[in-house]
Amino acid sequence: MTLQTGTILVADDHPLFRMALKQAVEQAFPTSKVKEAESVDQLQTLTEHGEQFALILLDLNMPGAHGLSGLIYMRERYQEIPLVVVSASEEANIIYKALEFGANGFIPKSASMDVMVEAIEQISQGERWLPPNILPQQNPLLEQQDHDLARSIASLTPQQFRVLGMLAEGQLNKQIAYELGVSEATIKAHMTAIFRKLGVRNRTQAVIRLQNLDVESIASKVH
Amino acid sequence: MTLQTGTILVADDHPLFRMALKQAVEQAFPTSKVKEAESVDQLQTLTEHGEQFALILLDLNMPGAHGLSGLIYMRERYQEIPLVVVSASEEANIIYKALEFGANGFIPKSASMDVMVEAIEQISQGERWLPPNILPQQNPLLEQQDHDLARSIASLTPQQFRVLGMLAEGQLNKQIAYELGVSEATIKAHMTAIFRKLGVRNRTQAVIRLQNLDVESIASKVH
DNA sequence: ATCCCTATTAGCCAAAGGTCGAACTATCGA
DNA sequence: TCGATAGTTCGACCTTTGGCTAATAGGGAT
Repeated sequence: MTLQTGTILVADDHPLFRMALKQAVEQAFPTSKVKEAESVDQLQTLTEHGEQFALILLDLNMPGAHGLSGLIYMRERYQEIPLVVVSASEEANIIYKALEFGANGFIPKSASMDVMVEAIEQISQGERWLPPNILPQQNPLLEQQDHDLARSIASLTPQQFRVLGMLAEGQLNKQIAYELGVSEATIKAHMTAIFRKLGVRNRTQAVIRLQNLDVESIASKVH
Repeated sequence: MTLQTGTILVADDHPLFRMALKQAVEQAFPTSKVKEAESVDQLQTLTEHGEQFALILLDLNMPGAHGLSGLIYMRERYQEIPLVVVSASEEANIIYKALEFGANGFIPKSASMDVMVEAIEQISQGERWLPPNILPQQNPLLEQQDHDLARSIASLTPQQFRVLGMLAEGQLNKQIAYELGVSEATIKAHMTAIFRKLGVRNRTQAVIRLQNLDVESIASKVH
C-alpha cells in the first residue's frame, strides 16, 4: 500500500475545510483516491469495514474526537497507517502532545494550500512536518499518568470507544443504547468494562479522567 | 478600606510560593496585614466570616479552584475587592480569559520578586498589569455561551459552589455529605439546584459543562 | 476443532442519583 | 414587629446506575 495507489482518508467535520484538505491531498498525490469522514463514528465505520488506507488526516476538533482520545485510539488500532493531525489550535502544548501520542505530523488549519501540500508530501516520505514556529523538540510534556491514560484508551474495543464518546457527551445509558441500536444491558456491560480500563468507579470520574488529557496544559504544575 | 490599612489575602496551595507572594505583598505594602489560604474552601471560609479584604491574590491552579470557575465565583461575590490572578500558566488564552472574567491583573508565577512587587503596586492603583509579552488588548475570546456559563456559576450560593467543586473532583454525594457534615439528602438538593442553574440534567453533564470554560481555547472553532 | 475475544442480552440486586415539597433560619425592608 | 426573601437542610419517593452471573453467538488464531 503506497500513497500513490492507496486511499487517503480525510476526517473533518467542517465541510468546506474538508474539501480544501481533499484538494491539497489530490494535488500532492493526483493518482490516489480520497475518502471523507465527518465524524469519528464514520471514521470508525470506514476503517473497521475492511477498508485499507494509506494515510489519515484527522481533525482533533471533530465531534466524537473528544480531544486527543480520538488520536490515541486511532493510532493504536492502525499503527501502520501514517496519521496526520489537522487542527485549528496552534498551541504548542497541543501540538507536542499530539506528536507524543503518535501523530506523524501536525498541520494547522491556518496553513495555506501550498503549505498543506508540502506538509502532506513530506510526511508521506516518513518525515515529520511541523508549523514553522514550532521547535522540533521540546521537553517531554507527558507524565506517567498521561501514558497510563493513553494506554487505557488504546485498550478500548471499537464499541467501547464509541460508548465512551457518547458518555463524554453526557448521554444516559438509555440514550446510548437507542442510538447504537442495542439494549441498555449491553451499554451497562460496556460501561463496566470502560470503567475498569480507565481505572475509575463511575461515569462522572470517567469524564473527569478524560479531561486531564487536554486540560493539563493549562494547569501546568510547579514542582 | 485601603491597601495600606486593609488585609490582603494570598490564596495559593503551594506553601513556598505562597510565602514568596506574601513577601512581595509586604514589600509593596509594609503596613498591611496578609492572610493566607491554601484552598478555595479556606478562601471561602475567610471571606464569608465577615473578614474584609483590600486585595485578593488568587492562584488558578488551587485545589477546588477548577480552572476559571473560582475566579468567576469570587469576582461575583466580592465585586469591590480587586482580584489578581496568579498562575503558573502563561498561555495568552488563559490570561485573556481571566481578564475577561473580571480579574484586575495577571501575574505569572515565573515573575521575579521585583516584578511581582511592581505588579501588585500598579494593580493596587486601579491599573492593570500584564506580563510583558502579552498585548494589552485582543479580540474578545468569550462567546455568548461562555458568558452564560459564567453567569450561572456566579449565581451559585456559597454552599452550592463548594458542592460543585467536590462534584468536579468526582466525589459521590455520600462523600460530599460527609465532608460538609450534612446529610446526603441535602447534597442531593444542592445538586438539583446546581443542575438547574447550569442548565444540565445530571452530574456528568455538569462536569462536561465546566470543562468548556478552560478547554475551549484548545478547540478553537473555525467559522 | 478448540479456545479466546468481543458483543450481545436478561435478570437480579444494591447503591447512587435526582425531584419534590417542606421545614427552619437569618437577614432585610417596611 | 411583620412579612418577604434567600439559603440551607432534610425525608419520601422514584429513576438511574453499576456489579454480578449466566447464556448466546460470531470471528480469529492455534
